[in-house]
Amino acid sequence: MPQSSRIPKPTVRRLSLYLRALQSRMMGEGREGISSRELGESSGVADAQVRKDLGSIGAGGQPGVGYRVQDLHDRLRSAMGLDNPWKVALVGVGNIGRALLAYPRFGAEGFEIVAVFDRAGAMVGRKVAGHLVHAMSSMPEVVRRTGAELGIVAVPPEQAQAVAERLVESGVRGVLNFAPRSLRLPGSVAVVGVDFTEALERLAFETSAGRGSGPRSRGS
Amino acid sequence: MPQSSRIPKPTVRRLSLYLRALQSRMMGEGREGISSRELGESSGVADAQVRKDLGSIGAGGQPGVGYRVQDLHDRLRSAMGLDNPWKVALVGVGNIGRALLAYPRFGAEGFEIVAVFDRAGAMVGRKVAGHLVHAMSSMPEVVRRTGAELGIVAVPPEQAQAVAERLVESGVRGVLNFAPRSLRLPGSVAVVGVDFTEALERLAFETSAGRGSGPRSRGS
DNA sequence: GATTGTGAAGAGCTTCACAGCT
DNA sequence: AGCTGTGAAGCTCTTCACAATC
Repeated sequence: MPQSSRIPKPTVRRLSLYLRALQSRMMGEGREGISSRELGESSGVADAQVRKDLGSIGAGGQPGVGYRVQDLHDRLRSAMGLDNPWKVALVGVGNIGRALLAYPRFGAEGFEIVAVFDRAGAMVGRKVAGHLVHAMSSMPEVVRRTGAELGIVAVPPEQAQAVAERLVESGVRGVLNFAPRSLRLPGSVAVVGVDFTEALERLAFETSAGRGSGPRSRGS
Repeated sequence: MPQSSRIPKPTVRRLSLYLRALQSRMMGEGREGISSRELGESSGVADAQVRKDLGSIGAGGQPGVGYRVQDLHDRLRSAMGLDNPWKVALVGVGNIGRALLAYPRFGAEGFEIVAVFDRAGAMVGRKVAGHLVHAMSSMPEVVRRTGAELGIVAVPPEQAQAVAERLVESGVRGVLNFAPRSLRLPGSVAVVGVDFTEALERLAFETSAGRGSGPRSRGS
């Protein structure tokens, strides 16, 4: 199946939602089939959109019946590049870093933290949530040795750009950025940002606006 | 200034970026003016886009000169509903909740956590990062008394929908959701989601795809 | 009868390009 | 010369609607 063409960014976002909806469906031991309408309702997406999205990753359903949950789940994980686990390096064991180390879903979804770094001398050499904290200076060596392919930047904003560059120099090919800063990195490196402040500000905006007619809003 | 028309969602997102770029500019004590091109470069946005965005909130620049940093900053905060501080209720003092309590930028940006809740009896009555943890059952009373207008959901996914509903019943008008679940809430309530797993999966996708021609990527 | 797959229409956002202002 | 503001063009994503399939 030549799943040729490019996948739109919004579609990728929704694929995550579908994956989660399917996972909770599979826990519940419900029927082994699901329609685009049902999947859409669980995820807050229109049914036609669901069909387009699933079509774009080459997942086919049966007219009159729907999609097979297990197959769809596997196809989704495969399309998103989750067939085998990703090794991840985490930089920064402040509040956010420690929360991430303890976040159980990372492991469950196929991401394994294989290296942890911090700038503060007091942290280096200690164990945090079972992970030995390395010095920044050993990053190239440790990243290479552990084979980390993704990096998480959980340091204060002033250090974010420099840390991201060091990660890339050390061989990482994708960066998840928790600092409220736009990162400038080579085009060959994927960057995704998670920005609490931006989210809160969006919320403030929408809540203010909501006095009038009330905007349509979606959770995630 | 009749800043009449609706503001596109992507624009709201970028307004946050501009705000941050201006803030670091103001710390640095640089020139008091800035052009759309400069602002765009700091934020990873095209200059024409910057001008459209700023125009949409009624912020005018001077042809040949640019925008005045201080004025622009004030106009941005005002347009985003940040003129006066928001009172926030936080539910869940697990890893994420505690990280949020310690996150210094919330206060700095005009968000004040005025109430904290947790389901676990062991937590209730204790202080976490200086905040007394209340029982869920007292939510209506405490939210009303403190005047919290926004709620943060930092509980496990199974509890997220119920917690969000209780927040809304208690009078909250906007919800920031950290649980990996789509929330179904009345249209009058604004919902913004922050989802680590979704972000990691997006990163996995883009990093896998990046083997070929290399996708254009932006940090945040 | 239920549901998929999809072309076509529609909506929304971004980029271009340039007149007009300083 | 430098920069803004913006109509028009271009692009991308979403919704509609319906023939095809089970």
